[in-house]
Amino acid sequence: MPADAPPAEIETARQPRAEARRGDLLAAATRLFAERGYAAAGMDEIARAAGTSKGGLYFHFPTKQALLAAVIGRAADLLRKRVAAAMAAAGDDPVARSEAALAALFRTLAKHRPLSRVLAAESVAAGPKVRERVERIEDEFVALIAAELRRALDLGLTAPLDPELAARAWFGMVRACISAWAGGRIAAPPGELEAELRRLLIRSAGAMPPERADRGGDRCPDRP
Amino acid sequence: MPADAPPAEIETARQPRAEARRGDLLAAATRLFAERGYAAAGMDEIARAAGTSKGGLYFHFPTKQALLAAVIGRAADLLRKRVAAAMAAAGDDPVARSEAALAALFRTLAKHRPLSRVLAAESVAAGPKVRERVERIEDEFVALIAAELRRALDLGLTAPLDPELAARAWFGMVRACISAWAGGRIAAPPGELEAELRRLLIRSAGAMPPERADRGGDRCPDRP
DNA sequence: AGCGAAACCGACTCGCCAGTCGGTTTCGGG
DNA sequence: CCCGAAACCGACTGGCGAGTCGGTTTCGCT
Repeated sequence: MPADAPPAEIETARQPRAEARRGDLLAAATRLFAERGYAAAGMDEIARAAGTSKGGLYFHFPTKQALLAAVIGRAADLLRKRVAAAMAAAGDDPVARSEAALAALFRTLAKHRPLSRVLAAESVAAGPKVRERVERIEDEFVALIAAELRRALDLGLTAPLDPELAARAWFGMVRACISAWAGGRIAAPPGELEAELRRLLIRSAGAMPPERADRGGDRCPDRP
Repeated sequence: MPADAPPAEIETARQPRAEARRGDLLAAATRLFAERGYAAAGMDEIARAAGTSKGGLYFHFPTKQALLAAVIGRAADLLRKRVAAAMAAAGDDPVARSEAALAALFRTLAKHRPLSRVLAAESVAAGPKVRERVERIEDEFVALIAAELRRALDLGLTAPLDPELAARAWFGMVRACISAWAGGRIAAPPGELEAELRRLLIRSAGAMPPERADRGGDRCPDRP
C-alpha cells in the first residue's frame, strides 16, 4: 500500500551544516506548532527557537505551509519505518502483525508527544492541502492494517468483520488514547496503557493473540 | 457527571427575531468553520452567509472565539440531549446503555457532518481556551460511558478492563469512523457502519449484547 | 589566496481581517 | 402615534505576521 507514497523525502545535495540547520528548524517548528498551534506560532519565533533568523528559515522552506508539510512528511517517514520494522519482526501471523503495527504506532507517537499533537490537530488549521496530506498518511496505515486483517479473516483467525472499518476503528482507538494521554488526561503509564489497549483491540476482532492460541480458558472463537 | 457542566446556555430575554438571527449566525458559522476552517473563515463572510452584516454579527457575539464557543456549546447541548434520551430509553442494563449512548453519539454526529468536523478539528485552531473546552466535553461523555462500563464490570457482564480507558477508546473508534465517513473515505452507508461498529465495541468489551445473551453461536465469554 | 556559490541575516513592506463606531432601522409599550 | 431601546449596518482602522530583498558571512574548491 505505501507503494505510491512519495519517495520518503527528496534529499538534494546539501552541505552538512545546512542539513543540521534544517533539522533544527524542523524540530523547533514541531515543538512550537504543538505548543502554540499552527496559526499562533510565528515564523520569526520558530527561526529564533532554532537559533537562526527569518531569512535563514526562508532559505530552507519557501512558505509556512511548506514548513508544516516537511514536519509532517518527516513524521510519516518515521512512522513508516517503525511500523515496517515491527511488522517484519512479528513474523507471518496476520493478527500478530496487526498488533505489532498498532503497538509500534502507539509507541512512536507516545515517544514524540509534540509530533502526535501536530499530526492530530494542527494539520487541519493549515488549509485543505495539508489536511488531505495527513488524511492520506492515515489512510496508508489503515490500509496496511486492513490488509493484515483481511488475511486474518480469510484464515478464520477473527470473527467476521469489515477489515477496512475495523482497521479505521483501531486506528481511532490508538489515536484517542494517545492524545488523551499526551494531554495528561490519562494517568496510567504508557506501558500499561499499551497492554490494555492491546487487549481491547484483540478482543474487538474476536481473535486471540497467537502466542496463547493453544491455551484454553479465555478462548473466544467466533468461527470454529 | 454532567452535573457541574455549565447550565446549558444562558438565555437572556431576547426578541424573537434576534433569536432567529442568532440561530442563523450559528448555523452559518458552523458551516463555514467546517468548510474553510476556523482561521480561513472571515467574520464578514460568516455574517454575509447568515444574511446579515458584520455589525449585526458583533451585536450577538463579542469575538470570533466567542462565536466558536457558542457553536461548540450548542453542539454539546444537542449531544447531551440525544445521548441522555438514548440511555434512558435503553433501560437498566449497563452494556445496553453504553451501546445506546455511543450509537446516539454516532447518529447525531452523522446527521451533522459540519458540526462533527468543527468539534473534531477546528476547535484546536482557536487557541488553548477553546481546545480545553472541547476536551472537557469529550471527557464528560467518556465519563458517562465509563460509569456504565464500571457497573457492567462489577456485574460481571464484561471481560476485565479499565473502564476509563475502554470508554476513551470507544469514543475514539466512533470519532475516527465518523470523520472518515464524513470525509467520504468510507463508502458504506451509515446504517451498516453503525451496526459493524457496534459489533466491534461489544466484542472489545468481551460482552455480548443483552438481547442475544441466551443465544449461542457467537459467544465470546472471556469470563465464565 | 581568492572567487563564487551556498547559507544566512534582519529591517521593511503590504495585505488581510478582527474588532470599532457613529449612524440608521425596527419594534414593543405607553 | 411617538419615544426609547434593541437590533442592525458597513466604512474604517490598527496591528500583526507572512513573505521580500539587498546585503553579509561562511565555506568548498582550485
